[in-house]
Amino acid sequence: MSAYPFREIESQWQAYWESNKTFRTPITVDASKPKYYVLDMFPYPSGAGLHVGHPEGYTATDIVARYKRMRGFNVLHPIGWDAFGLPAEQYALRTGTHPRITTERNIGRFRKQLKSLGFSYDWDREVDTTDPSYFKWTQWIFLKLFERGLAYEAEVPVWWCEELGTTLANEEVVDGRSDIGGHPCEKRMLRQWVLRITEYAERLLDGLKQTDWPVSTKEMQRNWIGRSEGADIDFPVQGVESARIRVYTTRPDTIFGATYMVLAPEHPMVDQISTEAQLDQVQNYQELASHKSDLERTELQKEKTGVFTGAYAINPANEEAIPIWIADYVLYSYGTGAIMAVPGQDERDWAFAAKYDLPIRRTVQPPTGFTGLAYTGDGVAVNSEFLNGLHIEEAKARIIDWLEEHNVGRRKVNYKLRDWLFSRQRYWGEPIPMIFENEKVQALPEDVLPINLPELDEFKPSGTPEGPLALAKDWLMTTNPETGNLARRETNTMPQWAGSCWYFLRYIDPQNSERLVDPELEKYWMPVDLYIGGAEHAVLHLLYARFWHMVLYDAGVVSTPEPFAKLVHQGMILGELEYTAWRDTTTGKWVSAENVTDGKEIHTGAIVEAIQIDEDKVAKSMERFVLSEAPDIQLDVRAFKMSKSRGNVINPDEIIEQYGADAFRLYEMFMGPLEQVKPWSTRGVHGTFRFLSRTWRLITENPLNEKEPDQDQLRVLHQTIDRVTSDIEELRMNTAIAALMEFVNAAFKWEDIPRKIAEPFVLLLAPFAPHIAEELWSCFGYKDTLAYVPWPELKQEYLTEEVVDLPVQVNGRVRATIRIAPEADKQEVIRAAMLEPNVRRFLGENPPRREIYVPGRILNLVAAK
RNA sequence: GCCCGGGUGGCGGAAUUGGUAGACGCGACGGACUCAAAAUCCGUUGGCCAUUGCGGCUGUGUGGGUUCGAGUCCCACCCCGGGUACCA
Repeated sequence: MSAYPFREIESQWQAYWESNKTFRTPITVDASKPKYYVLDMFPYPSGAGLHVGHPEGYTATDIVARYKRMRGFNVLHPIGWDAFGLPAEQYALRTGTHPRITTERNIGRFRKQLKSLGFSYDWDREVDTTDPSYFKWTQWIFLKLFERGLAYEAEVPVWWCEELGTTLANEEVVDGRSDIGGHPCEKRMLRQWVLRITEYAERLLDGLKQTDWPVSTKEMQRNWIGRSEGADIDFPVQGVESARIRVYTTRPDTIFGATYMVLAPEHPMVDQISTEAQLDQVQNYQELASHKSDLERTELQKEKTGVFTGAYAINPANEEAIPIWIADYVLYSYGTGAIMAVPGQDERDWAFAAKYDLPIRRTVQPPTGFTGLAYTGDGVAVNSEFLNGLHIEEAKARIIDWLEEHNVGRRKVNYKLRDWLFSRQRYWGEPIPMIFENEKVQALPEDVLPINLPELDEFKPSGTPEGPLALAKDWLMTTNPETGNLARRETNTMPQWAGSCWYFLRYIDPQNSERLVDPELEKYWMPVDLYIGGAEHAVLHLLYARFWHMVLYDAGVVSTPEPFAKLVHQGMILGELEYTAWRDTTTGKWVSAENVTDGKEIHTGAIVEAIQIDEDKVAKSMERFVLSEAPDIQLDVRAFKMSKSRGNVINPDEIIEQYGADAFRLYEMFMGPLEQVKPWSTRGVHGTFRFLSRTWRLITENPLNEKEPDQDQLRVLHQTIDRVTSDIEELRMNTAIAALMEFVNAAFKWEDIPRKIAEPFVLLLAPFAPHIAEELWSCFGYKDTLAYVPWPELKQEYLTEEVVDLPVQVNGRVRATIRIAPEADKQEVIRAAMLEPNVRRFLGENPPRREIYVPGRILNLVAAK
């Protein structure tokens, strides 16, 4: 297999880079040079080791980093570990192994794997979020948040499972029972730390405008923030003095159509207003609702349910008395937890009104011919007294003025974004640097940071909602450094997001024990010029990191409001393409794929099993894939996400062992556009391996010569420089590699390859396949690394060809190609084209009616009618 | 439902501002080398027709349109992927 000695070459160069610290970026650099900060989303070092998805983004950034170094930039290209998190803690629960041990072991493996891929990280800047010298500053940022009033305590409902003695996430509770074990759970109000991210909603929205991010990611963040404009309106309750129900609406213009009101079941006013007669029903409904998780509530969206409270509110616009209901289609967590229901203009309200026979009144005139129920579109107000005849936008403005004049409502901007629940009842996270003295919360002073985790022998849940830290008795009780009094530590820890909110800042100045980051260095390096990572972080990580960054900006710690100038998501790598046939489990006969749904034959209902079919037993018939032995049996063809259970996981270590890191890197980049989802193909790796072998032979089997290159060689080289350079700039690694392949294909046809051609080519190859490039470079007689050798310069003059093949069309269809000088004028080109027999044949007797000449590209002759 | 992407050979994918559709690679087929196989090298490779020579027709999800010329622009529709969901 070893057509070129990649094993020796790769380990030898990895050792060279390591011992020479080739990619170390000194803390103080020559600041007159331009900088480029290229960042990977740092991995969570899981026990499973690196998967093929990691090196995809990491190779892309490595190519850019290597390229920018050769272009004379100071490059910051660091890596680290996002190492707090649940898996290590759960492993500890099962095995008793301390999370620190597991984490260190996993980091060791990841580090080794990343080094075996030849990534040009500055390993002197490695950070680890679980290292006290790192999380000291995570805690420090928490103190800043607290100082600025952005961290506060609140009673928040969380799922509590008595049996398991722990709090659970929403996803871990089904039907009011724990997902694991099926133990009963209940919602409990628990004191939690919450970060006031909503304060930054507007700026988080606004800042997106300045970033070069994928549109879909920006859109997701916008949706997540969910800004809406409307009004708060107060509705008095009939017969209950001074009781006001406040609603939020984006359609205040429809207030005359508000024929009833709905409160969320948890709304605190429910108890106050419900009548004696209805109270039982109301409480029953509340009880029922409290057992449903948010997820379930939204899954059951089709059928609406609710209960009348017996109370009536007064519509402030027309003094009408309208019934007040409770229903779980109104969420307590959004707006005010209460709505004015306008069935005429809202589909949900219409469905509810129809079910419970509540009045429906249209206040926007639907277009003629409208056959739907609720009309949510544009139009003119009707049945709305002084709003009649106004367009909805005018009507909104008008009614808000009216509401404000009468002091019953006001303009209001609302956000879907909630404040960030920041407490976790876990061990393996950053302790929150707060204490309680006589139940009074207090921030610890900066100089006692970091607050380390206590040593624990057991990681079992404490049995109270406080989390495992409450078990560390010695740690738990402390003295308030300011008063000297006894105090109790906060036992909650931070969520996994915390450490990843600011790690890119620490890379800039990783050893600084005095500050989070030196301001001068921060100013030089920030913002991150290119950030590559998975789209699964499109919302939370990227939103949280932006939020912290804005807070640090306001606190004067950083100099840019936005941390990441350009963001790219690498697409997921799926498993190999799979051909699946279906077979009846009882008869053993094939079943065509179009007759299979949910593992059953659609007519007979017979259970079918999936059989993997080898590619060479597959044929294509019409538009479908079929079994070649039974062409009426259709197959399903698709690639699946890699998963252990499917058995289609590709282990990068094995690929590297077989083909080498360079071939592996090259293949991952050659598969297709970086952002795209694409199926793996080990055969494809073989293709890039073959290319490297050919390249190896091209250079090593040709005696180096000092001849002057000919025009053709220069042209091919400079075309390659041109394409590779612009492709790297645009992150089009697949076409850059295609250009390198074309170069090698062309070079194989030459008698020999002069040094003046071979050397620049090797430099072009270097960012993609650095090990082989270094080795070839040393074959040229150079002693040092090529990592800082200037990138080959494009000379335009070599690109121009003396003659080009020009396609000649007649009526838009190519009928001939002529060889002609690109600078030839139109008449000359036409004359040459007319000499072509095939052109004359399609043109007929008469001269062309029209001639279109795009210089150097195409000539189109339009035949006379 | 809504919001974003996207539909090109057997497969992954190329194609400035509209200008030779299928670069590059995989696979397949034929040949060379070999006792044989692997590896390697050379050639062919969208489909159909013609191949006695140039060649012809057709083809980028479907239907229509604009244009000298459409994968690319416009309109309508179908399908796939991702996100999100009672947000008032």
